Amino acid sequence: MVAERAGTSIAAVSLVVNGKQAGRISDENAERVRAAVRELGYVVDSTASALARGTSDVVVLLAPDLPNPFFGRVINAVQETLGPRFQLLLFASPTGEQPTVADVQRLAALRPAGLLVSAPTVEFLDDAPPGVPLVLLDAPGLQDRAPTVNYDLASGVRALIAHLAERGHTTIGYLDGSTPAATYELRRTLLQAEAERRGMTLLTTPPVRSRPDIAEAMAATEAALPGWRAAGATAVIAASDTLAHGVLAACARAGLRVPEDIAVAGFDDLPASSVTAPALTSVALPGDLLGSVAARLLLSLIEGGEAPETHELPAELVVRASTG
Amino acid sequence: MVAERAGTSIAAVSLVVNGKQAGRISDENAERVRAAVRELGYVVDSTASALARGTSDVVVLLAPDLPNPFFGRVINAVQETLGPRFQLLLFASPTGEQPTVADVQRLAALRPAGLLVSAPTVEFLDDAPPGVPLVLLDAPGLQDRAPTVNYDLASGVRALIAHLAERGHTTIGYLDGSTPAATYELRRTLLQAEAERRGMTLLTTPPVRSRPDIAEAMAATEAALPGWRAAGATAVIAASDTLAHGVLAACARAGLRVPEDIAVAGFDDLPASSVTAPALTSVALPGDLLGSVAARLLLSLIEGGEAPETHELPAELVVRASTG
DNA sequence: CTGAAAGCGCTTACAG
DNA sequence: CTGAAAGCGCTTACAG
Repeated sequence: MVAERAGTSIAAVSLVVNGKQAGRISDENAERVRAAVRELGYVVDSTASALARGTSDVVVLLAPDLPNPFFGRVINAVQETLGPRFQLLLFASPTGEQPTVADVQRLAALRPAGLLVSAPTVEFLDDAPPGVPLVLLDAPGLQDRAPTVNYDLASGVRALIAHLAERGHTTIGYLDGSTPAATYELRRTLLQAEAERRGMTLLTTPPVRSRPDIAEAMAATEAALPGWRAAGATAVIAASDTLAHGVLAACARAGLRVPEDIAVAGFDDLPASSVTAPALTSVALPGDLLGSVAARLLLSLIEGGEAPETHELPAELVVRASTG
Repeated sequence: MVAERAGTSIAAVSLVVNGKQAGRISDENAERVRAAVRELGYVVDSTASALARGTSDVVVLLAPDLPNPFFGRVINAVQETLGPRFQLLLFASPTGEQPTVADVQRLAALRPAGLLVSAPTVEFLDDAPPGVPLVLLDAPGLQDRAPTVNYDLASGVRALIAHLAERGHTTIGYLDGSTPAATYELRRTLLQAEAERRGMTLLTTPPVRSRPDIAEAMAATEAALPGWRAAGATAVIAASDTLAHGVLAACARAGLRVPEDIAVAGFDDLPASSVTAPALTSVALPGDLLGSVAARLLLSLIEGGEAPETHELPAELVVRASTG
């Protein structure tokens, strides 16, 4: 360790570099260490540090659909609230799939300081490395397993169904996500209950599903559209905006006018949803809030704070042209 | 190390686990080690392994705009061709910004097996950790610094300008990316040269720029639109589809019909571009090819193969309604 | 073919 | 306040 070239023991350097000199190193020596560090451009070897300490300064965000524009703001917010102390690394499993046990083991071997997991499955939680601070994002019904940040989907759903009812719709097709995440389960359940409460029908059998991919969603919709229309559907709700984009594409190809022939709505309020043809009505899920709150929970967990409570974020309806 | 509980020395376990027993461990002992590993569910501690070996099995993909849907296919392809031997981790700098020197140092301290860097700046390459296998993606003009996978932008640009010329356009507004990546520089230069060659005008002064964010692109376009129209522009090209989505939004708000009043085109051919209002003409940059070729180059670099050559991928024009 | 040992670059009790 | 030393869990020459 070259840094000690400037006078002190190697332990002293470690203490100063980690800001633990308080009352253990003289100000004079501390200053000499800092000078040496500066001159030599020394930076702690995080691998060795992680080995000695048992934990690294890496925080991993796992999401099944990371390239979804939804995560842009989540990532930025997480980075910002984590600050420079931690390094955020992202782990993406192939779109719509869950990380394998092997993936999880390899992540654990990285000794992350913390894990942020979006839309996890129960299976994933069973495999999760024990002892690693863990915060779940968008994982309704799983808050007994770990601190969780959820959206208040119920109120968003209520607003969406009320809006469609007001527009005179009574039968609604539903394009579900094929990912086995709890949040999709909940969206469907809530929509169904709310529709029922108002004497409306949400068409969920046979189930129509797609991974978060516009082309796949379009194909699924094209196949389902005749059935939905035959059942009297005048509107389609998709479990996410990406899926809804596929619905729009399918309607266009089928020669259906939106919203005149059929209304369309989604969840997320992606940036692109304001420029689709037509602009998309959506239940907005604010990603920046999700990221900042989750990161704050994780920080308090890492600092040994008591298990923080679960948080619920607003989910507001944004009405645009696709529902008239 | 509990695994040696099953008979052999700890060195033997290491050799077997790493598949280096060839002619060094008896088949009998090797088998006993494997059995023990299985029973105990042992998995190598990658931190310690990385420290001892000087390198980890982590490959890092750096991209300034990771949540851009463009990267979905890139990531999938990279993961697939890297195989199970390596763990792909993603590093995102805030949208449109470049990683800082501190970021780079912390990545280097991770001792990655390799680095994949998308749309890097020259400054980044100056800071890049020496000795780490490095492959550049979409980095025209930088192939003397490291093996690079580029798109054949020239032919895409030629097709786009030819298409607009054929439609009778002679003056074209240009919305540039504000990221200081070489690829944006090249797109502008090529467009300008090609327009000039055909006696057309690409409006680049004053420069109009935006980060890859629909709202920001819309604002930039709204500010520029009067000037462009006054100069006689009947078309707008954006440096990426995300920017083009902002242009579409701005045109809609200004009451301009696309393509009747003004034609619009972009680069990337994002999935959402087929469902915008109207569907967007775009120079398609196939992300899956980019990812698989780059990963293959990196693998050969890691395996100590000689510096692979630079590759060029096709960039074909996809014509849709936004240009008539 | 096999094992004891040094070393990777840190951190952290533990004596002074 | 300071330093010598053990230890984190592996890998890899090096003797047998």
